Amino acid sequence: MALRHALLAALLDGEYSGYQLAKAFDAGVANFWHALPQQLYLELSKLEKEGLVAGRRVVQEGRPAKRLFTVTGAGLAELERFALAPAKPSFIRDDLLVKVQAVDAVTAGAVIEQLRERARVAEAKIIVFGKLLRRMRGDRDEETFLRAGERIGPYLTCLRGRQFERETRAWCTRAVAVLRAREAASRQ
Amino acid sequence: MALRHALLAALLDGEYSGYQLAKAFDAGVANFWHALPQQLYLELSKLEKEGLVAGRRVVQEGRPAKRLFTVTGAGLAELERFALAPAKPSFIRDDLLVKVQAVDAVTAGAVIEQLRERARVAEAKIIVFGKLLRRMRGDRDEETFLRAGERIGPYLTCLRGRQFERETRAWCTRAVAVLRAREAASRQ
DNA sequence: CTGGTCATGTAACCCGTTACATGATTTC
DNA sequence: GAAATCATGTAACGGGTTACATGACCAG
Repeated sequence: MALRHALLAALLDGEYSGYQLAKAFDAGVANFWHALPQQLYLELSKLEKEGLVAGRRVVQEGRPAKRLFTVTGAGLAELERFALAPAKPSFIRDDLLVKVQAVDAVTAGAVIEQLRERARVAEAKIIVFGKLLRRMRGDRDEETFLRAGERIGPYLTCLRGRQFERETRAWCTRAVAVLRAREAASRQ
Repeated sequence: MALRHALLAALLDGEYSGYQLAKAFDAGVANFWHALPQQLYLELSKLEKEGLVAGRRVVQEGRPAKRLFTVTGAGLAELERFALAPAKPSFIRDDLLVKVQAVDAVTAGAVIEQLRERARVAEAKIIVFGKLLRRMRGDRDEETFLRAGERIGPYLTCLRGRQFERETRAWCTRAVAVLRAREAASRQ
């Protein structure tokens, strides 16, 4: 029941269509939640029925019509209630970690390749998050922006996202180095 | 379909009962996966039926009997297949991040308190992971252990877990500082 | 003319969570 | 005497993933 709150939180930044939200919630920029497009369209419909968001149909030329959503007063109240409720602890669930946990009992080569790939993905995300942060803070430095900026929520979550990806990259490269060294040693 | 692989990976370390696994997969030490006891008991039964793990009933005095599980040859083969398959990217799903994303539109006080609580939890996990790491490497230093240790998978995932919790703690305290400063400024 | 982007959905299935159930032993 | 620990499950529900479906426009 938290996807709806993630959607409401995302819509605080302005009007967005399901498609735009889907891009943000899919792999790419999802720095605070992840969901697939199908889920979003369904949840947006529900939210609209319940009056937590309001949809506005916008006809475009040369493109399909889209529906732009905004948070209503009731939506804001729902967010407030959510913020006050105790947060459930967040858990890790990662295929790659499971594979590393089992790396002593399986072919290390395959795991190494996937660690490399994950490091590449992390690298790309670090760059995207960096650009996002710069765009959000504009010409101000970070200190100033965090002290006086009007909307810092997305900035803080984006900082966390970047930090997470940096560590992911660091850990992956370290693990690759360790595993390769052991492979080389065992071959002799 | 990845919980089964997480279970198989956990059982590589030796024989464990559902109860012991539940403790590890619940909040506490779950450094590479998380699951509730009910899920584990169910999945262990399935794995046993499929011949991927073997259960052994152990009667105890003064305590209920327990079932200890070990990975079978077929279980190892299944792990190997899993390791070779492409890993799906891991995604963040965290209530607290959603609340921070929305912090400009809701009462900041409640979010601050939850950030503090999360920092405390992270602190506790950092200590637990530290102890685990020391126990795993014994009297060897980290370099030596990672070069020559017989089982390094759990060590690597534990390192990742500790790193993650350290950053969680750092980010939470930073966010609290920023939000408190803004609260103080707006009160004037 | 193939593939990518824009744009929105429905339906089936399965995994994960919540709730419920039991019972003995040890610790405070 | 209450609460925590040891020990293992069943059942219902709901959210998330996978698969399926449609259709117009634009770039190479």
